[in-house]
Parts: sequence; C-alpha cells; structure tokens
Amino acid sequence: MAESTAKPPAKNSAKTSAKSRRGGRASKSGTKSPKLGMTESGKRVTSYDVARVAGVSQSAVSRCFKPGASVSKKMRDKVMTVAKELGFQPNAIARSLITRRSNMVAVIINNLTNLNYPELLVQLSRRFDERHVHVLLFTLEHESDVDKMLDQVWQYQVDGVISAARLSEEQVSFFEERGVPLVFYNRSFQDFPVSAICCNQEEGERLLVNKLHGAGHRNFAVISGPADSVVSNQRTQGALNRLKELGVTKVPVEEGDYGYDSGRIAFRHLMSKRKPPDAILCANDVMAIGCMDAARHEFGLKIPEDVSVVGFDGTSTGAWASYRLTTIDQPLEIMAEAAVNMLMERVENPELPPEKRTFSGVFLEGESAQL
Amino acid sequence: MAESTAKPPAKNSAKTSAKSRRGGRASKSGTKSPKLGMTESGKRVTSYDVARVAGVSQSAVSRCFKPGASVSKKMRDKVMTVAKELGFQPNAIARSLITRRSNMVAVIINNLTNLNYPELLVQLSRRFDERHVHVLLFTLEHESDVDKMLDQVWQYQVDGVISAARLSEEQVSFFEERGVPLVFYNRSFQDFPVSAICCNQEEGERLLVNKLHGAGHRNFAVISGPADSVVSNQRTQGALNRLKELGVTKVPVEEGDYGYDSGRIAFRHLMSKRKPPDAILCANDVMAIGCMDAARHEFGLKIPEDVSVVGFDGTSTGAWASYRLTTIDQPLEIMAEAAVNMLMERVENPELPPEKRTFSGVFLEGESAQL
DNA sequence: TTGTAGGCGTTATCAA
DNA sequence: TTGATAACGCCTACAA
Repeated sequence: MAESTAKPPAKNSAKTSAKSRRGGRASKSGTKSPKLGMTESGKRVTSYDVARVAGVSQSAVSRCFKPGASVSKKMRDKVMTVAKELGFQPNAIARSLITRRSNMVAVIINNLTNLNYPELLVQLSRRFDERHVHVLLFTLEHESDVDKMLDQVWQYQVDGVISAARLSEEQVSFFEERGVPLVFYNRSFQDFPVSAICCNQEEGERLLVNKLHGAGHRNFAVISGPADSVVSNQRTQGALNRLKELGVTKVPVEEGDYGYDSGRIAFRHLMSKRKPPDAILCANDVMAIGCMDAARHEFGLKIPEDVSVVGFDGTSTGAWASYRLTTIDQPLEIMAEAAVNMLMERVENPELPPEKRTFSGVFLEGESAQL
Repeated sequence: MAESTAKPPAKNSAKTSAKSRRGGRASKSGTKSPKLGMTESGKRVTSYDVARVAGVSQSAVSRCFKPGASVSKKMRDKVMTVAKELGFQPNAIARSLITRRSNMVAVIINNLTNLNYPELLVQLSRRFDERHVHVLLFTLEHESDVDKMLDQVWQYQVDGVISAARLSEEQVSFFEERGVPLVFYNRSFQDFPVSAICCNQEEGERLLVNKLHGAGHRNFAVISGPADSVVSNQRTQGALNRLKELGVTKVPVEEGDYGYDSGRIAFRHLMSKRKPPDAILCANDVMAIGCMDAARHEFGLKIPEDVSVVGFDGTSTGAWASYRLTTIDQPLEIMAEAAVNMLMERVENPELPPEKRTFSGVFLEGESAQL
C-alpha cells in the first residue's frame, strides 16, 4: 500500500510534474499569479492544486468547502488562504456527479405571449437563487417539442422541475418514475395526482360575473384564450357556468389568442351580432385592453358607460390610466414563493405526496366596468 | 501493471454484483421494466447497464451516442434498442466533466422592470435550444450581488456568458482570465475590449431629435432612466448632444426609473416649470406612456397637439391604439440572434478577438408626436 | 470496428 | 481531525 511504485506514477506523474508549474507559494506578497483560477498550463485550478500548494491532502481541501465539516481552524485558514490565492472554486459539475444533486432546477414555460410568464420567471429565479439553486430554462415553441425537451431535462440531472406548460400524463410519469419532483404552475390534472400551485381561475371569474350581474348587466359575452389553454378554459367555463346558474344563457364566446390584436378582433365580431353585449369577460388583461381600444377607437363607445369590460391577471399595464381595468389579480409573487417552497420540500424529501395549493385571485376594481 | 489484484476488484465487484439487478434481457416482449430510466435498485440507468444487457462494452454504448462515431450498424441497432428499452439517456453532467463542455451558457440580467428583458430571454433561450445549448439563468437583485454570482457561474463550468447587466472591468477580467467567452447585450466599454451586441442608442435618439426639431419643436425636455443605467445615459446624452448641436440648450432632464409611474411623475415636474416643454424625449417606451397618460388625464392636454412625446424600444404596448407611440424600435430578435452567434463562435474558437456589432434602431412613426 | 483502461474533479468511506 | 482510496458516469486514446 505504501510502495510508491505501481499506483502513484500514473496520477501523480501528472501532479508531480505539475508541481513545478507554480513555484511553492508563488506569492510572497504581491507576486500574484497572472491568471486567477487557472494553472500555468491553462487548466482550471482544482482542489489538488490547492492541496499541493497548501501541503495538505486533497480531501482536506474538499472538506474545507463543505459547510459543517470537521476541520480544524488552522487547517481551514491555511486552505482558504491558498484557495483564495489561486482563485479556486469547487467545480459544481464534478460535485453534482458524486452527490447526485445538481442544485439546478428546470423551469419549463411555453412561449406564448403570456405577459405573465416573464415576470414569473424573474420571481422564481430570485427565490431559487436565495437557496443557491439555479434555474435551467426550457422554453417550448410547440407542444410537440416536449418529449425531446424532457430528455434534455433528464440528462441534466436537475433536482426538480417547475412546469408552467401542460404535460401529458405520460410526461408526468416520466418524472415520477425517475423520482424527479415536479410542480405545476397554474395547471393541474383532475384524474392524476400531481403537485401544483394554482390560482383559482374559476372562482375569480365567478366573482366577476357576480359583480357584473349584480350591477344589472344581462347581456354578456366572453372572449376566451386559445382553445388549448387550460387556464383559458377554466376561466371561460367559470364565467359560463356562473352565468348559467344566474339564468343567463346564449352567451357568445369569441376565441382569442391572449394577444392585444385578438382582443380587438373579437370585439369587432361581437359588435356585428344582432345584439351587442354590454358586459365582456376577457380571459386575460391584454385582450381586455385590446377590447377597450377597439370599443373606443373603432366604435366610438364609452367605457364603462356603453360597455363594461373586465380582464384577468392583474398585470401592471391594466392599471395604466388609459385603461384602469377591472380585473382579478393573480398573486404572482405569493404563488412563485409557494411553488419554490413546494418543489424544494420535495427535493429534500421525495416521499412527500403530491399536493395542490390554490390561491384565490384578488378583485381589483378599476373603471372599466359599471358595478 | 497487469497484476489483477489491487485495481480491478474494487470497480468490478460493484459492477458484477449489479449484474443481478436486471435479469438478462428482462423483456421478452411485453415485460417492460416498471420504471423507465431506473434500475431495479432505484438508481439511474447508466451506460454500463445498457452495455451489460446488450452484451457489449461500455465504450461501445458511449460511441453509439456520439454523433459521427465509428460504429457498425449492427452494434448501433443492438445498443439503441436496449437503450430505449431501459430508458437510457447519457448523463450530461458526467459528460461535461470529461469533455469540459457543459453545453450550458449563463445569461445574466438585472432585475429591473425593463419590459424588454423578458422577451429577450425567450429569444435567447429559443436560439440556444436550437443549438442544444441550455440557458442557466442568473438574475441580479442588487449590483452588489454580482461577485457572488460570478463565482456561481464559474462553478457551473458554463461554456459562455451573455450579460445584459453591467460588469466592472475586474468582473470582465474574471471571465477573460478563465477563458470563458463573454458577450454583452446592450452594454459596452470604451476603454476595454469586450464583445458586445448593441443597439445604437445615441444614433436613435439623435434621429428622434432631428425629426422633432425639423418639425419646429424648440422647447425640449428629457426624461431619463435611472442614473446608473448605461443605456439610459447613452440615450439621454445622444439627445442632449444633438440638441446642443442644433443650438437648443437648457433642456430640463427629469430622472425616472424606467417605470410607468416615474414617467407620470416626471411629466408633472416638467409642467411645474415656468416654461413647459412641447416635446419630450423619454428614455424608454413605458415612461413615455406614463408621460402621455399624465398629460391627458391629469392636465387635459392633447397629444400630439399640445405636446409631442417619443419613447425608445419599440415595445408592443407602445403600439396600442391608446398610445400609438412614436419611438425607435430595437431589433430585438436580430440582436438576440447575433448575440447567440457571437457567443457560440467564441465558444468554438476561443481565440477570436473581441468584436462589437451595433445595430441601428428603426424609426417607428406613431401619432404621439407632431412631425 | 470493438474492448480495455485511465482520467475528468469532486465527495464519501474508513483507517490512522 | 486528517489522509488514502474508491466511486460518480462518461469520453477517449490505445491496443486488439
């Protein structure tokens, strides 16, 4: 075991020859190495380099960078000094390989012009950062790309996944089978247990209907989002269901795509009906804004006198003085926080069963509806 | 060197004992392993598992997943079949360790409510994805966090960095010393060679000034962004410089924070001057919108009759019917594409010298200014 | 074309 | 508390 013949040569020959790279304790005081974090041979400084210069074992170096490890103060000082001197930082990739924790989570969003996602992303990123977890971003162009993307996510050995995109049951199983915690953001399954953070879309929409109906509106219309958007369907159904309960039927539904222009176009369509609506429920704020602009600028209508318009989301643009949109505010920050918590709990403890947390939206009274 | 005593046993003992995990060729036809991608002992399927089941060497498996490797069709079929059967995907972390390429790039943005960044992020992510490169997101809360963040970036061994946040000269050197390619987005240094993709802020602003001045405006004001924003300073200075050249001096400058409210507040301040402006240059679209709203709703002014307002960015909101903002459109998609290209070129060939590409903004005529 | 064996830079396990 | 040594899962000469 101590015969310095067979084993050592291979690994050590490199290390030994490397010993001359950086003369012992290169710096007396000011002779700092020119390239911090790099050896003279142009390679990344490793814990071996630090160990050599500090005259300790490599494992000692490793321990010094592990919080709560058993190291003497003397050792720690010595190692940390050299580490700083050489610009050493442990390689997270190598660490991930052995610990099986990458400290990375995947965030999946689809590329729709959902004015909310960008903000969500920033919120998530901030909160993960606080926990020293990093966000690996996956944006979907088309739903069909999902499977390839899932493979990528798996390859990168992420600790968990937050998905603001819909996944099929098989795709959910993909992660479940592999023991990768998954938390949905604003999507869920009824017939399949998954963890999710949601805003209660239906409830919010019902609230809006109640307000409008209570104010005497009877002539409703709905502008939905894209047909394949779960959130849009929930909102639209929420509105229609409540209206039905209140005895209002035959409510025209125009399909939009969440974008400004589609709101305008939908409004035009509604105005071409034999009985134009006096209250319009839009599946998001941006379409509501498009709707208002069409009403005012194309039809010369006054809002809310001639027609009431409400949205959903609580985006900052809705509050602009030109719109003062009445809407439901999704508590985005709270939801982001909750999503991060829920995911990290499951990363720490994979046995936790799926859980859903549903937040109510907050009614935001603007001036776009007669109430 | 060939004494089979010391070395082999250790490694092989594990592999051999593992051989019993999955009975040879588990599936005859339908007996699929319950958990795809996982061995029966609950570990991730590795290339060794595939090799064992397929009855080939591990390196053969590895080669089959390397595009353009020298493998017989028979071998490839055999391996790929088993791989699919077991749900094997190569571990990108392990691969990164040996190849020293993580196929991850860091994207650094600061958290300001810059309505453009989110969109930029989506664009970058899309384009990197196409190259099978993944985005590791870093958002800065405060400038002071930068250094900690840089260490993180380095630890994750990213192949390159795109920064839409300003970095100090030392911070730039950090990457340069370590051979990590860095491309700035809309920031640059004059006295330090770095790669960057920029929109020509100054030029755009001068264009706006020319148009306004040519239309007879003489009474200008500027609403700047935050004092520490490079882009804002470039825009503001561009405007002021051109105005000076045209003989217009004593131009009041109000400082905003890029947000809607700050545009409104700035407008109020301007109106309290003894000589209110008739042309206002705003450092971004959102402030211009705030400005317009204040003018209309707080002061009952007409735009552009009473006051001309122009912005900068070309955000979609600026085109909304209530604003029809005259502005400069930054070619975001083109810039994102260019940034990705520039970075990846340097990842492939680290010897490439720094390069700057500056795109001109496109004048977008709306109806918010008398021209 | 295929297999053998060494190394990438850590952490983890055990003696010392 | 410290130091040797074995993984982690892959890629890549080199040899067959």
